[in-house]
Amino acid sequence: MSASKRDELVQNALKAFYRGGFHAIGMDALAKETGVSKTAMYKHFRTKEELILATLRLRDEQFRNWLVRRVEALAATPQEQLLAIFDALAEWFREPEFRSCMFIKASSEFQDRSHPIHAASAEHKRLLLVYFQTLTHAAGAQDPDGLARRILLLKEGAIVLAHLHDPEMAAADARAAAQALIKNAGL
Amino acid sequence: MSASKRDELVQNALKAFYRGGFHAIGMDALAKETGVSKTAMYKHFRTKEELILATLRLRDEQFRNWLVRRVEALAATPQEQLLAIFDALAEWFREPEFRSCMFIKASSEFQDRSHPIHAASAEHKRLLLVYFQTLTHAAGAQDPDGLARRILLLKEGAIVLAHLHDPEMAAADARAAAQALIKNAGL
DNA sequence: GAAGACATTTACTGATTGGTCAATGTTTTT
DNA sequence: AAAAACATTGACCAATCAGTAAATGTCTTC
Repeated sequence: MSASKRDELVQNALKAFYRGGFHAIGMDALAKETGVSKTAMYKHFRTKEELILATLRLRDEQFRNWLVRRVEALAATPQEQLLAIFDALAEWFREPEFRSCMFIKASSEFQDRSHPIHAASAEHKRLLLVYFQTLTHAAGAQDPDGLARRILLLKEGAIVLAHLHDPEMAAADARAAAQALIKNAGL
Repeated sequence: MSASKRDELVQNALKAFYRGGFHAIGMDALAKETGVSKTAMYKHFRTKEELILATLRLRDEQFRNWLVRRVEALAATPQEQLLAIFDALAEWFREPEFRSCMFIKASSEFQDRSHPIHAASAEHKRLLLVYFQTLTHAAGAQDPDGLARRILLLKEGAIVLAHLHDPEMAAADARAAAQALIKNAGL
C-alpha cells in the first residue's frame, strides 16, 4: 500500500469513527467501509488503538488548520479574531455531518487519563488553548491566559450543546458570552 | 427480584457504565459486576438499551437533586446561587470517581438525534436549563433565558475540561466567567 | 403438605470482536 | 526470464457480543 493509500485509509477510518464511535465500529466493518482488506490494515497499524491514534493525529491537524484559516479569513485584528472563533464554529455546526467533537467523544470512550487516546485528546485541547493564548496576548487582554482558558471553556460548551440542543443558538450564546468576557478583560 | 433489588441493579449498572462506557461493557460483565444473573437482568429490561435508559433516568434524578440541594446549601440568594453552581461543580470534580458527565458520554456513543439515549441526554440538559432559568428569573437578570443558556454553556465546558485538563482550574475559570456574565446582566 | 407462581441458574445460540496465518498475486531487481 | 521482495487475500482463531431456553430453586397460597 502506498503512502497516499495509507492516508486515504486513515481519512476513511476517521470518517467512520466520527460517524459511529470507536468501540461501536469493528475492524471488519472498517475494512469493508474503507475498501481495504483487514490484513492490509494490520500491515500499517499493529492494533486498533494505533489506527485510532492515527485518525486523531489527522483530525487534530485538520481541525486546527481549518480553524486558524477560517478565523483569519473572518477577522483581521486579534480581538475580532477571538470573536470570529465562534463564527467559524457556527459554520462547523451547520454542516450536516457535524456530530460533536472527535476528541470529546474519544475521551468519553477512553476515560482513563493514562490511556494514550485520552492523552491525545487532552493534547489537542492544549494546542487549541495555545492558539487562543496567542490571540489574547496579541489583543493585549488583562490576564490573557485566563481569558484564553475561558474562551476554550465556551468553545467546548458550545460544541456539547450544539450536539444536544440547537447548533445555531449554541454558537450565538457562546459568542455573546465571549464578547462579555473580552469586554471584561479591558478590550 | 424485588423492587429494591431492581433499583440496586440499576445503581450498579450505572456505576459500571459510568466507569467503563456503554459499548465497552457487555451484559455478561455487567451481570458479574452487579451480582445478578444475566437472565434475571433480561427479566426486567428487554434489551441493553432499556437498561441504559433506566440508568440515565436514575442519573438524571440523582444529579439534579444533588445539584439543587448543594447549591441551596452553599448560597441563599438566587444571584449567589448562580455562582454556587460552580462551587458545587468543583466539589464534584474533586471526587476521585469523577469521569465527566454521563450524558455527554451517552450522547458521544449514541449520536443520532433520533436515538432514545441521545434524546434522554438532551432532555437532561434541558431540565438543567430550566433550573438555571428559575434562578436567573428570580435574580432579576436582563435576558434571564439567555443568561441561563450561557451558564449552562459554561457548565458543560467546565465538565469537558475538568475531564481532560485540570478539574480545579476548570471550575474556577467557569466560575469567574459566570461572574462576568452575571455582572453583565445588570446584577 | 401439595400446587402453582415466580426467580434464578447454567448452558447455549449465531453473530461479531480484535487479531493472525498460510497461500496467492504483483512488482521490482538481477 | 528467474528470483527475491512486497501486497493482498479469504479463511481462521479464541473470546466476547446481545439475547434465549430449559431446567432448577424458592417462595406463596390453598
